[in-house]
Amino acid sequence: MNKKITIKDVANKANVSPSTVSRVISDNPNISQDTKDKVRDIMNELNYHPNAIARSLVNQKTNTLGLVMSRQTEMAFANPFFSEVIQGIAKSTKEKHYHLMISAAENYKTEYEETIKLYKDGRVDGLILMASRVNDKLISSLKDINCPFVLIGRCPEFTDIPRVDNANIKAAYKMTDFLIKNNSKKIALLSGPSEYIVSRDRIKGYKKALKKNGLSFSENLIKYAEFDYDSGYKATEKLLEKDISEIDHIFALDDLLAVSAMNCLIDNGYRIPEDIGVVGFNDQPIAKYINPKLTTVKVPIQKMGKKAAEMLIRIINDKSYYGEEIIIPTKIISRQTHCD
Amino acid sequence: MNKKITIKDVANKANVSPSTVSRVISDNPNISQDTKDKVRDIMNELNYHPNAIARSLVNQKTNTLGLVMSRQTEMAFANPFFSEVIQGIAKSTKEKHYHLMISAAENYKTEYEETIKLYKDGRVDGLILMASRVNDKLISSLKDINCPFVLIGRCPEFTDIPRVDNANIKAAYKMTDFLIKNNSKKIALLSGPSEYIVSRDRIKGYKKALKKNGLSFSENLIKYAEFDYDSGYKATEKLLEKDISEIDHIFALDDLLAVSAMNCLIDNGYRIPEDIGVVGFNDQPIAKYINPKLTTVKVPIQKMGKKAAEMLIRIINDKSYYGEEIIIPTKIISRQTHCD
DNA sequence: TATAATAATGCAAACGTTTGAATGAAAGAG
DNA sequence: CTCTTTCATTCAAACGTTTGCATTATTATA
Repeated sequence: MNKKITIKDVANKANVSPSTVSRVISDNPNISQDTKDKVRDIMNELNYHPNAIARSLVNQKTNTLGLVMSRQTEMAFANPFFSEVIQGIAKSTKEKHYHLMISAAENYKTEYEETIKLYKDGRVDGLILMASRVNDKLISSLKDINCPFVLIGRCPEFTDIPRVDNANIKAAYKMTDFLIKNNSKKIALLSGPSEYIVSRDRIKGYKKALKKNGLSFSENLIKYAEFDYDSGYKATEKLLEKDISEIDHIFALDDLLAVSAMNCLIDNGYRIPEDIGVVGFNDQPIAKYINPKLTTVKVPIQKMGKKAAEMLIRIINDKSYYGEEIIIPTKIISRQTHCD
Repeated sequence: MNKKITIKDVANKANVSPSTVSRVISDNPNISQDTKDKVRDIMNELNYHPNAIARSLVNQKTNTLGLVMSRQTEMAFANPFFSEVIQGIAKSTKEKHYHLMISAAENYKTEYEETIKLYKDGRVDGLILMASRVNDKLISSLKDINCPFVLIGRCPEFTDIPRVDNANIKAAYKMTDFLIKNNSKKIALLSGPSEYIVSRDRIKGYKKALKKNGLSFSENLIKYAEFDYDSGYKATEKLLEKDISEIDHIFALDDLLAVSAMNCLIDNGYRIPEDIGVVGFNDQPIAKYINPKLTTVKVPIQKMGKKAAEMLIRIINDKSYYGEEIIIPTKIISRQTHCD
């Protein structure tokens, strides 16, 4: 059984005190070069690794960020959005010598508790929040207990919250406008759940573009679905029940929804884009794998994760910095599923 | 600034010693019911949360599992396989009151170092390994330092390694056999990189089925690609350069590769499955979203993650248990892309 | 009534670090 | 040759828990 090597073992072997070893680890200028060399040699020889837990205890920080995913998130997790965010976060944490703790929650209530607990137990120094719904009491709780956090998304109840988001309103506006400029006359909207801010923001942009271009808006044009395939398929069927002849495009607020719409359309004998165009949102990998390839809005998801983690780390360490709002621009990726 | 509440604060307010509080937390039977009630009330009143770090230090365990992903993994991470595994792991850790730490590595070398470091620094009690290549020295290093781990996959250099895997050989055999039973005469194989064990195992199953059914095998029938779309597309083009007339099916060893093959085929004017069939592996979400829907092998990825984490937790806590080999069965999902 | 057994609690060390203050040695100033 | 300054190192407390052992209070036994 290989016993654990501690700072004392190194100290003994080097005939110095543990404090000296500690100071050579932190490269303290008061330690002579000779001692440093000697101690470092011995650290290598013994293959010594400072214990992170002990360090955390005295330093009162774990160098760990937390991310908790609710079941909704988890569902959408099948959906590459979340893996990409994680990749981005992981990139920052690695650069800054931080770590990432991930927790999954069954439902909204346990998500709330898990999150608070993660911080209160002292396992993480701060939190990254995703999937923000309207009226998210988690945020006010975190503020109350003074927990550093940054939001990926937006929370309408609070302004001045550290967050990174993409320009959802503008992006939806641009896409709608793009379609209209390409002679679209009637655009139906296939939205995610209305309690998500993303949905609301994107709808807002859509309406704005309609108005700007003198097109009329009607509630019949919007169908809501969950962020999953089956739900999207059904919502599209609902859309087809109405007199669809006048609709020339379906604007899905998520690529997965767009794919479900495409398949529903195809199953019902429509050709894309000849009979009806479909465009999506997010530019997930699937967008370019399907046939025809999906015209969509590219949002740099990984970058958002990266920025969020960077901001959080800075908030944690720089007490004069309270975070900011970073809005990341999006871009229309014109492929094959819209008409022109 | 809300000061941190410690066990001492609770102890003072309850007029007992910290040890007593500690014992009511662990529900020690020596503590009287009266004291327990009193202390618990005060814990609630003060909203006390025991500090996980301090606990870890004295208990010499973190209740945390580690998972590190290499860049290869990260790439494939865009690919839902890894999110699903994580979901499964997260489910177990949650059930067992464990936590999950995720780390991303740029390349193989840093992956190796990150992994070792995670354990040596004492941040995690054990590790879950994925993406095992041939000659993976990481595994022998972990054995050397006595680090508990379980492998998702297989490592040919070692037998008796705790691991969970799916029955790759058998699955590939079954799929090949299934195709042949449906009158396929010539099946090309689109494989992932040959240094991965999964690739090798699946090829093995394919060959076995060929032999069993009296079909001849030729190296020309196999093309290797990375686990990404473009690489799969190119490999398929290579396949088309040969006289393809005799090939009636392409068996892709990953769904993403299958999709790239399908698109390449379509772009070259072939109809699926009339002219040529395509089948995949893994049953990723995309398999049922594309058109026509992909016939593939379902592997219960999430379950593998769950089992792996469960096994690891048991290895960590039960010193008479050294882990086992769990092979999870697969199933052919017959959809629309094979001929019959 | 003294004594042993039992029940409930407290004391203090330990886990592996970091860090302010104290110490000691060497060097420079007068 | 003493006195201060500077440099390098050590001491000891602290971080927030847990736990074996000691202690005290209570009850049962003889």
